[in-house]
Amino acid sequence: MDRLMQSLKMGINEKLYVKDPESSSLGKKIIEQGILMIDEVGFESFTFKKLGTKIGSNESSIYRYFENKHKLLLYLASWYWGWTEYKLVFATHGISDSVEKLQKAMEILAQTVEEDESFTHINEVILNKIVINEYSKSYLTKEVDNENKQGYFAIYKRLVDRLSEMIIAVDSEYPYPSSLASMVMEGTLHQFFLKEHFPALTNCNETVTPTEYFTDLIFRTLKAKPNG
Amino acid sequence: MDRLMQSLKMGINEKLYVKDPESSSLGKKIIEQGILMIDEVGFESFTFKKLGTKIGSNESSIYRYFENKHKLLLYLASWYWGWTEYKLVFATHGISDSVEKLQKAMEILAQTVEEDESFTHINEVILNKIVINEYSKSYLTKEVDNENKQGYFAIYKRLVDRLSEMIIAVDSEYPYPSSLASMVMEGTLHQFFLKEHFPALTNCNETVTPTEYFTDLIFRTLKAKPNG
DNA sequence: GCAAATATAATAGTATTACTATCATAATAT
DNA sequence: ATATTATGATAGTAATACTATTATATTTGC
Repeated sequence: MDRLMQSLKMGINEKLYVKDPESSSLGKKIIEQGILMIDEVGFESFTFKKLGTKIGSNESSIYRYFENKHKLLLYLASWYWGWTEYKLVFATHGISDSVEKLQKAMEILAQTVEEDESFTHINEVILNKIVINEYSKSYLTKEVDNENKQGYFAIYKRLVDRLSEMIIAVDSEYPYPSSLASMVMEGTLHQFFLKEHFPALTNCNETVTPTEYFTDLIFRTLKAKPNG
Repeated sequence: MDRLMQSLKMGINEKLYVKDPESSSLGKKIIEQGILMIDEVGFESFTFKKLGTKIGSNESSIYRYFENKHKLLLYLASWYWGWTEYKLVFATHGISDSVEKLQKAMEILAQTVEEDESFTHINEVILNKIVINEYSKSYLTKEVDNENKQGYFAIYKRLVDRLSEMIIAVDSEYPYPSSLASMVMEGTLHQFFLKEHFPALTNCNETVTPTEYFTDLIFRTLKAKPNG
């Protein structure tokens, strides 16, 4: 699984960290416990000082890895989307039927996340919760245009693009493939959030998954029928 | 237009403010200039101290109207959604054809906001920008469940519900009316954001509006054809 | 195995934030 | 004209988001 790690690391923009957290055990601890702590207290209340205390380390040491918590969030999000992209490419590679391929993609993108044994220090289930609850805050800022130029959102954009291509492959006449793709990506996170906090605003629940809802939506929208 | 003002005020949860900002000229100034300032510097950098300086008033005086900036954001959002609900009800009232009604609703909900002369101290165009850029932050918090119980999101929820009802009226067989409605509401804000900052991730642009995209989407999804 | 380089920890310090408290003064209502 | 209420001015606190400096570990190269 080292190769996967490598490719994930490669995808993450180097400007997001001062020192690569994968290069030391302290760095890994920052990531591991940072994920747990952001989930526990929420991004607003999360501070490097508290994290330092939790991992028995010093605030100033954490600053040697990340400029600030915003960059850490961007790093975690990049990791998450890189991991998702890997799963997507792996699962859809070699599927020639475009409908089946899109169906598989929806499964990967809108399904409930399960733990991946490959990365011992990263809890993907909790990282997914962070993405659901905090990802929007990483781009809803005054610095978004500059940070976009720096390439901080590159992996996410590539993912949207991949989905968009799969949509076009199913229905080349459909006029809004990019909007549909970005809506599915963002909408999935939103539906998971609603399921948890505003159940009256969604039909997703214990039995109906976002995958079902969005797969149904996408195949109603495109002039195609899902297989099976 | 006093009656409209009354009904909008009525809709806003009283626990969101300490003293009703509509009840004094200082209160109105807080709202008016608060909107401009949040738009200018972004919600994170916005502080009551800066706002006090800007309106030639005192930080402590602003605290007599709002407990904190989070509550102010919730207040502004409630106002915005109350105003939107009013427009929706007004525009769709009396339309008996369910397809036409839904079409009209989509126009109201996904269209670019234009200024409303009725409220001199509130710039609706800028408030709409704030909702696009900051609304998510009002519920992506650790306090969301408690604040939801307090009714801080009631107007928004009612709006989603209204849209959901209109969807059911067009296609009572459709299995995900709530998810579709909440997705349209949230997705509209997102598509406006993408148009501005990530144009490659959307097909909305100068000529294609979110209204067009979402109207097309909704009528492809429901087994119905839009009129006209 | 030791020196040099590097990483981490400890401590201190700064400007700003997000408030709370108190008191003074201005405006308004009776 | 007085009492009430609203606003302003000032001060103070704990926490945040850092930066800087110095000390102490740890690793690495020879």
